[in-house]
Amino acid sequence: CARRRMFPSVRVKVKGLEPLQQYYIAIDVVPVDSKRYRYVYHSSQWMVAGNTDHSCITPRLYIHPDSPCSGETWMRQIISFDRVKLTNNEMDDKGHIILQSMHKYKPRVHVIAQDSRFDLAQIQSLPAEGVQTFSFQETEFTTVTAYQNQQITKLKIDRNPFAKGFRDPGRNRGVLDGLLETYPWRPPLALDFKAFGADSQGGSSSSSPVASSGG
Amino acid sequence: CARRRMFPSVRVKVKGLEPLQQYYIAIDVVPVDSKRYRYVYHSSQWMVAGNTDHSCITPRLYIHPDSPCSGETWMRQIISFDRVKLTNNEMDDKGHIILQSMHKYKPRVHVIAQDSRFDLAQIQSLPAEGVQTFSFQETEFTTVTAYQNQQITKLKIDRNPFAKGFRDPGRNRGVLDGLLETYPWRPPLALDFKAFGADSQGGSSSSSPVASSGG
DNA sequence: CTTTTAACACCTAGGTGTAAAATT
DNA sequence: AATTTTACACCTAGGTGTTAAAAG
Repeated sequence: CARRRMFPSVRVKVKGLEPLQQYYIAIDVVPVDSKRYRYVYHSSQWMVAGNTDHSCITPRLYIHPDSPCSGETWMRQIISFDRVKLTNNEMDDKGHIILQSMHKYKPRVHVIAQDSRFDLAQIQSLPAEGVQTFSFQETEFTTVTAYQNQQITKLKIDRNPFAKGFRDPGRNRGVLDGLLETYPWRPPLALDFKAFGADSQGGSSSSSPVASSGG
Repeated sequence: CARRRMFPSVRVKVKGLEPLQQYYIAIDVVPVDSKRYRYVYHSSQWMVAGNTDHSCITPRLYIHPDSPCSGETWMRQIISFDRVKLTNNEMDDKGHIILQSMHKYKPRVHVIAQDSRFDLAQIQSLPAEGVQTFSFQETEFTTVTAYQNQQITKLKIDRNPFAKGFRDPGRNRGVLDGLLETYPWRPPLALDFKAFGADSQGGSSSSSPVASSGG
């Protein structure tokens, strides 16, 4: 019952794919550490509040609904994961991404070359080969069931069309200013496949994030 | 721009599939003849009003969104094609099913066994083998851009939840009574795969339609 | 005390037949 | 004259933060 979309959504651009090759593109969300956090209001920061064991949980994969698609088509458009749904219900049977509240996570984007040897039609877990994984430092976030930081609330109300009912028409624009410490990313981010075959983690170092108006 | 869902939608039950085999299930709509029709109001029937050439048009395939899926799963549920969209725009580039107005058509349901030799991930046309096609006499219909028959309008308003705004709360139920000649089918229909390998057309003769409340 | 749940008003997004206008 | 298109009010369906209640 308790499931919400991820917002802002992860949006990426891809370069360097084989134009005629078919690819699946997917996203998952993995723990950054095994710590539980609490927000200290008077110092405006997250502090460690305990430990958790994430080791037995395999993260769920969300396949981009346009999959599978040719490299040419993927590269021509911004790839948006705006329908990804998060839940804290560990018994979820709708295929949504399951997270624990008050923990730190980071999204990963996987580009999976279609291989006729394997059936990728309904991927539940990542194949052993032909996968390129990217993650961006800037997309780390902390999960909550109630907002701790009023700047995040402001960002959501101003940028999420479904929250338009809470907007104050007289307030100034530019809410992203000054938020770079707590919510620093502006999708789309860039996945550069010219580095294919090299280090498969940490694509952010070899590719340039591309600015946009976000969410 | 002009596209509407097909209503009532085609709904079928399937029997006799291999439980572990993966299947795609798809629908398309083919012309019944090459005639153009007009509705003669005072005699309440469709009359031939000319000829058309359908020969060069390949019908578009709508893949059921649950595809691919195991035979076991397909057999456990009613398979509903309630999101199929029809259009009369021959230049449509959204993948909707293209029909000409004032013509007679019938839907066909295709059950496609997944074959690792072929890529069925984004089927544009039917494969040469491993396909079983069913059609039901009762599902024939005539396309219009404006309703000719007030009984059809009544049926739609009473049965389509999106038309609830036009319902007359005091009017009697049971609008399907007496409509069997013009709109006789009540999904779901039954596809019986015990006949697999036999005649691939006209599944209606060897299987029993199953009554339901429809729409 | 902290954290989570559920009901809510207020939105976006899109599926209806209608009626008037436009097209053929 | 027949058919198609368009704008429209009225729905369904579902995504927001808010708030009060519930749970721990």
